[in-house]
Amino acid sequence: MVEDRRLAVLRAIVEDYVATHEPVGSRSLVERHSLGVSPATIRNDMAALEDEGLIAQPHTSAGRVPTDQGYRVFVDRLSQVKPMSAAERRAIGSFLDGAVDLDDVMQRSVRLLAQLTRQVALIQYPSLTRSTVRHLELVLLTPTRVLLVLIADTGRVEQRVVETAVTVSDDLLARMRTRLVEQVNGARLVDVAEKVADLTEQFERDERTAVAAVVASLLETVVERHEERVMLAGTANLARFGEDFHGAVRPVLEALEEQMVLLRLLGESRTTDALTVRIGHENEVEGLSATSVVTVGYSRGDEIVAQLGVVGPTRMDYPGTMGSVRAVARYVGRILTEQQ
Amino acid sequence: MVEDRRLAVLRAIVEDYVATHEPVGSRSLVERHSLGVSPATIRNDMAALEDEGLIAQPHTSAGRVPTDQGYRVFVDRLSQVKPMSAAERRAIGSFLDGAVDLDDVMQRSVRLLAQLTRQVALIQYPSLTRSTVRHLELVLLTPTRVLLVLIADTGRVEQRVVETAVTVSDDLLARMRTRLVEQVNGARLVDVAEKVADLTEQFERDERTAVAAVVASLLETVVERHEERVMLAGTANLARFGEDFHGAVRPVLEALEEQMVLLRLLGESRTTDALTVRIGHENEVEGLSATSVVTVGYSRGDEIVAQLGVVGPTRMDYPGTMGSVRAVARYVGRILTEQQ
DNA sequence: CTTGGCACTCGGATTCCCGGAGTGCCAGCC
DNA sequence: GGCTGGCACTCCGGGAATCCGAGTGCCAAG
Repeated sequence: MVEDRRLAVLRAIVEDYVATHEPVGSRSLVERHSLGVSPATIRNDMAALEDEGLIAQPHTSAGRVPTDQGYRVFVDRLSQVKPMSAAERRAIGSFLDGAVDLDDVMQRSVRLLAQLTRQVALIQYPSLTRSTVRHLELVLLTPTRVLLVLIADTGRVEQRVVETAVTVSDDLLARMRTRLVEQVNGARLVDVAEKVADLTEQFERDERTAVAAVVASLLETVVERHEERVMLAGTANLARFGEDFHGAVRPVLEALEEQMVLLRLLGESRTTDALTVRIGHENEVEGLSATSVVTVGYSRGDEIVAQLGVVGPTRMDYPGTMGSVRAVARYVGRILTEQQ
Repeated sequence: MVEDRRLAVLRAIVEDYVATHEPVGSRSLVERHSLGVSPATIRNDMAALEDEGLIAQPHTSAGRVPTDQGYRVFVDRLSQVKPMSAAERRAIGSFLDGAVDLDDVMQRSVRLLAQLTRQVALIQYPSLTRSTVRHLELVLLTPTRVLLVLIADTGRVEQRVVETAVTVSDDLLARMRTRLVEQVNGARLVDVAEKVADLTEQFERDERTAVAAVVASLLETVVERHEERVMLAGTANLARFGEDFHGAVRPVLEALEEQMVLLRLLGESRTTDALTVRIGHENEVEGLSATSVVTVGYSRGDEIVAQLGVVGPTRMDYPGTMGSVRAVARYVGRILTEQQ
C-alpha cells in the first residue's frame, strides 16, 4: 500500500524529470500528478526512495533526480512499452518499403529510427554466420590476384582480394569455382569451414598453393569478418542533449566511432529478440556511462539475425523509445523475410 | 614595401590566432614575431587591414581576428603547404599498406586523415563512371528476382536486386549473362549505356520483359548511383572545437550526416587534383559557414577518380592540413594504382 | 612614415547579495 | 501508525556592482 505509493512517486519523478530536465520537488509533484496526499507525505516517500538508492539530489535543498537504479526499476516495473500509433506504423512501413537492396534497407531503417527517437540509432548487418551461401564467384584480376565474391542469402555481399603468390590459369580458376560452388552453395556459413576442409587435396600438387590461398581467404571472410558492420545515424541528435552529459559529448562521440564498441553494444545479447535496456553504468563501455542503450534483435524468417537499437541520455523517454525500436525491428524483420 | 609588412602582419595574426585561439593585439604581435617596428606602427597596419576587410575585432578594444577573406589571402599568398616529415610519411605508408580490399583502403585512409589533422575527414569512393567493368554477375534469387552484381576495376562492387515481374529460367539467365558480359566487360562505365542499348532486341519477344528489367537496373547502377558513397571519420573531433562555432556543433553534425551535402562538398571540383580550400562562407552548404573544407583529388593510374579531404573550423592550421590531405591522397592513389 | 604617450572603451572575472525553491524535522491530528 | 501543516534552514542561481587590464585610436614630435 505505502509501497505502492512510493513506486507511484518514483514513476512520477521519472516522468517529470524526463519531461522537464529539472530536479523535481515535492510540491510540483503533487500539483502535476493526482497523488492524493500532501507534499510533506511525498517528502517522506522521497527520503525512503533516496535511502533505497533510487533517486538522489544534485545538492542539498534541490529536487530529486532518478538514479540509474531508479530508471532500472522504472523500466522493469513501472512502464509499458508504448505502441506506435497506426499513423506512425504506416509511415514506417511506407518509408522502408522503398528500399532496393540490403544496404538501402539498413540505411533507411537506421535513419528512420534516429528520426523517430531523436537519438542516435544503430543497426547491425544481418550476421553472415547465421545465413547460407547463395552464390560464390571468383574473378581473375591479375594472374596472381583473385577477387572472391560471396553472396549470402540475406543479400549481403562480401568481397575480398586474394594474393595467390603463384599464377592462376583461367582453367584452374574455373575448376576452383566449380568445386567451391559445389561444396558450399546453400551451406550455412558456419558449416563452410568443414565443407572446404579437404578441398585443397583434390587438386594437383602444383595448384595447391593457389587453392589454399583462396580457401583461406574464404574462411576468413565467413569466420573473422562475420559481423563487423554496423551503421549509425543521428549523431547530430547528440548535440541536442549536450547538457545531459554536462557538456562531455566528446567521449560519447568517440565511443560511437569505434566499430568494436558498437559491436559489443549490439552483440552482447545477440541471440535473443527481447528488448534489452542497459542504463547508465550498466554499460560497460567506457564513455557511455551517462547513456542508456535500448536494443532488440530482428529476425529473418524465424531466426534472429542481428540487433538494432538506439543510444541516448539516461533520461530518455523509455516507453516511447522502446516502442519505436521494437516497431522498426519488426518492420525490418518483415522486409528481410519477404525478400528471401 | 609597406604593403609587404602589412601582409606579414596578416600572416602573423593568422598564425597567432590559429595557435592561441584568442584575438591578437598589437603588442603580443611584436613580441612573438620579429617585425622590427613598434606596436603603434602595427596598429596602423591593422587599421588598414581592417579597412580591407581582412581582419576584424570581435568588439571595440579587443584584439583582431582574421576574417574569411583574411584566411583566403593567407592561404593564397602567404602560406606554403607543409610537407610531411619522413617519419610521418612512413607511418602513412605502412598504415595503409595493410588494407585488404577497397572498403578497407577507404576506411583506413579516412581514419588516418582524421587522426593526422585532428579534424573530420571524408573520402569519396572512386567514381564508377570513370572506371571500367571488370566483371558482371547475375544470380537468380527467386524465379522473379535477379541479383545483379557489378565489379569495377577499382575494386568496387555494386549489387542490386532486380524484380523481373515475369519468371526467369536458368537458361535465360545464363544467356543474359553471356551476352551482357560480352558487351560490357572491359567497357568504361560511361559507355555501358550505349553498349547495351539494343541488347533487349536480341532476345525472343517473350523474354524481353525480363531482359529489359535487368538492363534498366544495370543502367541505374552505372548512371544514377555512380558516386553516392562517402565515408566519414573523426566526428568526435568536432567536440574539441565546439567553442569555435560558439557551441553550435549541431548544424555541422547535421550537414555532415547528409550524404548529398558531402557529395556536393567533394564533388564540386571533381575533375582536378588541385588542392581546393573553401573557407567559411565560401561554402555554400547551409550549416558549414563556420567551417573550412580542404579537398584534393586522388587518382588511379593517371586519372582522377575521386576526392578526399577534411572539414574543420576556419581557424585551422592550413599549411599542415593541406600537407596531410595531399599526402594521404598521394598514398591512396599509389595503392589504387598498384592494385590494378 | 614611425614612434611614444595618453585618454578612453569595453569585456570578463570577481564579488556580493538576495530570493526562491526545496528540504528535514517536529508536533499535532485522524 | 501514517498523514499533514508549520517552520527553520540550506543553498543554488541570477542580477547588480565593481574592478582590472588589454587593447585601441589619435596626436604631436622625431
